[in-house]
Order: sequence, then structure tokens, then C-alpha cells
Amino acid sequence: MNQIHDNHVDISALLARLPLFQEMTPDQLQRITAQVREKRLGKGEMLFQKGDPPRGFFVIVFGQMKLAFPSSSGNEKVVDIVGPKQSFGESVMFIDRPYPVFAEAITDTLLLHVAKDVVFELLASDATFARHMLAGLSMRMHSLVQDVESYSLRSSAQRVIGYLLQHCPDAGNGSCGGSVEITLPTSKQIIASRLNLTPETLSRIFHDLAEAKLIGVQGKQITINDLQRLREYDL
Amino acid sequence: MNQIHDNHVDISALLARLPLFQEMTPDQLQRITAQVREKRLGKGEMLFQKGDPPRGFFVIVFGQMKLAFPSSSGNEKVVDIVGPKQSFGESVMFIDRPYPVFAEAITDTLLLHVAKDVVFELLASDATFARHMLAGLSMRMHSLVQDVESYSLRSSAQRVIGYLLQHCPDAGNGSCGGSVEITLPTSKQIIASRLNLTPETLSRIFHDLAEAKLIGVQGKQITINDLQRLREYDL
DNA sequence: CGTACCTTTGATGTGAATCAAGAGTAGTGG
DNA sequence: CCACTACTCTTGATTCACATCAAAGGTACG
Repeated sequence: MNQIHDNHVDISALLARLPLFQEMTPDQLQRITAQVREKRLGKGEMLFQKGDPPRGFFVIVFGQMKLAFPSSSGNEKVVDIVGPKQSFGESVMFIDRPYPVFAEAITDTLLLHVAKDVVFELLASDATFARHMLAGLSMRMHSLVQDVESYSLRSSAQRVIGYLLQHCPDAGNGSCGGSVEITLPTSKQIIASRLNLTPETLSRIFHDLAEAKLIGVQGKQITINDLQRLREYDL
Repeated sequence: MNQIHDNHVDISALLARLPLFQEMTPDQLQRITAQVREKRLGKGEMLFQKGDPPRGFFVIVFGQMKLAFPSSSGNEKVVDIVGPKQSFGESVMFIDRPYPVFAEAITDTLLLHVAKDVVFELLASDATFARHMLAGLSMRMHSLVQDVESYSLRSSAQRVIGYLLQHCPDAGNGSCGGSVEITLPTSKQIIASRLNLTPETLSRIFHDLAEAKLIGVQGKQITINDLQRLREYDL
């Protein structure tokens, strides 16, 4: 049975596990939960379009969403791929602007929608919440800035390598020269767009890296054979 | 006499004019002011390097700073050009990370430094301040996202045109087809980097636009002859 | 088991970078 | 005030990384 048809979700428990709502009293959590709306989307369904007015932010319970710019000539630029426990749409809440991207479900997805006014109430009453919110936004800023760095001064191969390294489960272990297994979170075309590449280019880069024995590719399974050498690989 | 040598600056008055500190009681403002440090930089001086630990954020009183990524091979990527009344460095305060960019004075500059702990105190005591902070960060996120859109799916000429349109004094007036005068805020090489272009390419684009009678270029003075047609210009 | 989409591979094209000079322009000091 | 130095900006010739176009496998799913 598909998860999308399970109708009982413990919203409070889900929210409590998010960094944003940590350190929250059960009472507060209760008030939030009462105001949260569930939203189910089938694969390929649109949550909002670029230009729509935001009324709150979203948290993914299960599934995957992509945030992207539409573009004339059908192609689109994926800005972010968002998975379970992650949230999106916070920042536009705080400025009176329409969404600058659209959001589409990559797979069947269950979302929670937290209304804007709940957030503003919490902000007024709870300084910890404000700090968490600021930290969350700051994190997102940080990754965006990293992306800008990638797009601006790294080659396509370097961006792919950077992506693989970021997605190593065993993060930060510099001394380990062994092999690591990665499962790509979604299709190669979406990842290509996320990295500002065409699917063709991504395919060729994977091919080249595999030929150089740096990685192995089998569908969505990527094996990094030599973390050290991959990090140092140039061009 | 150069402004950098004027030694008396009314910090409170300056802060009061920033969106971030609007709606603040004189008492609060006083407490902040006491904790603010002035910092003077000569043209070309470095404020911080990529990798330095942040201890607060900065506000520009006069002058100009550039925020940029260093890069092997001398070239650098300018992420932002910041001018008077604008602030920078807020977001890294909220996450325990080093600066992802460096900051260098483009001209002689006077800055105010607001220490991290002052911000956290205010955050705890004043929900309005928290909202302003969130709004400020959100604005910055929004522009970064716009930049990503530009870099990803606009041609170099489109980015230049977008830049010119953004810098029209008479913003938002769609019906006016007349001419507008713009003064570039800094050197063309820095603007080129900001737009992810080489100086050569920017120069050629200006040349082409001028040849098409869409703009006039005289040093830093750009005259937009036909707003309408410039907006529609394609390639 | 066929249709629709994702992925790979090859051939070709092109936008912008790079390389290389020269032409302003601006600060500096005699 | 002019010469000297140091940039910044422009212009042209050439190169290159990546996109585009085209077509053939793979894979998944109704």
C-alpha cells in the first residue's frame, strides 16, 4: 500500500523532530499542530507556481520536491531538491513577494503547511524560535552562496565531484581513502539541472570519472573508489 | 578633505536610519550604539578573508565594499557590491561557520561593526527586531536566488540588460519609454565579475547595445535611450 | 509487452573565455 | 604642468568547454 493513502499522521511528533521546533513546549507544539494543514501530492503534481503568493511554509513528511525556475523552451533550472524533514518557502513569507520558483513533486509526497500567522505569533512570543528560524534561513543562504561559487568558478566536472563529495554519508572523514557508496536521490536529469548541466554532459562526466577508475556507476548507485584522488581530480 | 578623516560620527543617528533598527526605542538604540565599533578602511584594504570567523555584522556609513570569492589564478568572483546604509555579514553570525567570501574596500570606507552578542540580546528582548532581521535575510536570499536564475538561464547580454534595468532610478515605471541616466556604481571590471562576465565581454556587450542605439556609454555614465526596447532586446 | 521516459553516445555548433595589443584615464612626483 | 607609471577599458583573433542536435539503447511501469 502506498504511503500516500495512510491517513493518520502524528503531526506533533513530526514537527517536534524538526530543528525549527525543537525546544518547544508541548503546549506550543499543540497550538501549531492545530493550525497545520496536510497536503498530498502525486508524482509530477505542482504545489505552487512561480509568481504565486505564499501563505506559509512547507515541511516534507515523505517524498521529494523540486524547486525550479521555469524557462521558455521547456527546459527548467532546478534550484533545489528537498527531501523528508526538510522545509522550504520560509524566506518568501517574510517579504511580500510571490514565489520566485515553482515547486513540483518528484515522487508522491506528503507535506505539512504551516501558516504564516502561526509563525508570526510564535516569533512574537518565543525568542528561541526566532533564533532557530534565523539559523535555518542562514543555512540556506550559505548553501546558495556555495552554489553561486560552484556555478561561477568551477568546471562542470568539479561541480559533479563536489556534489558527490557533499553526498557522502561519511562526511568530513578526510583520512579515509577507502570506498563509499552513494545512492543518487533522484534522476540524473534532475541532478544535472541542479548542477547547471545538460543530462548529456553529466552522463559524459560520470563516464569519464568511471573510466579513470575514480567512481563506479550503476544506475543510481555510485561507488566512490578513492575519495582522496576524487577530491584532487582536476578538470 | 577626505571623509575618512572626519572623526565624529553620530552613530545613533546612522543606525536609526537603517530598516533593521527602525521602530527601536531611544534607550535600545543607546545600548546598541555603546557596543558598536567604527572601522575605517582605505581603498583596497581587506576587512576579512574567506575563512575568517565572524564576530558580528557590518554597516557601511560611506564608501563601498565588495564581497567576493578568491580563486586560484588570480581572478575572483564578485558576489556583491555593498554601498552606504547597507549591511552585510548577518547570516554567518547565526550559524557557526567562517565567512564564505572575503570583503575588500573598493573605495575608502567607514564601517560600523555590530557585535554578535548585542544582536542576540536584542533578539531575545525584541520581537520586532527579530522580524526585521528575518525580513533582511529574506531579501538577501531573494536577490541571491535571482542571481542564480540569471547565471543559469540568461545570456550574458540579458544579464547586462537586467543589471541596467535594476539600476534605473525610476524603478517600476513601465509605461515611460523615455531615456534614463545611470551612473555605474564602480569600475566595469568589478561589475563584469558581479555579472559573471569577463571585462572583455562586458565591453563588447556595451558596444553592441550602443551600436543598436539602445544605450549610450560614456565612462560610468550610461544613457538608456529606450527602456521599452531594451527590455525586449533578445540575444 | 509495448509505450513513454530516462540515459548514453557520437557529431557538430557556439557563446563566451582567453590571449594579445593598443588606447584611454587617472593618480604621482619632480 | 608635464612626464611617468599603473590601471582600466577596448578591440581583434583564436580557442574551448559545454550545449545542442540526433539517434540508439535501457528501464520502468501500466
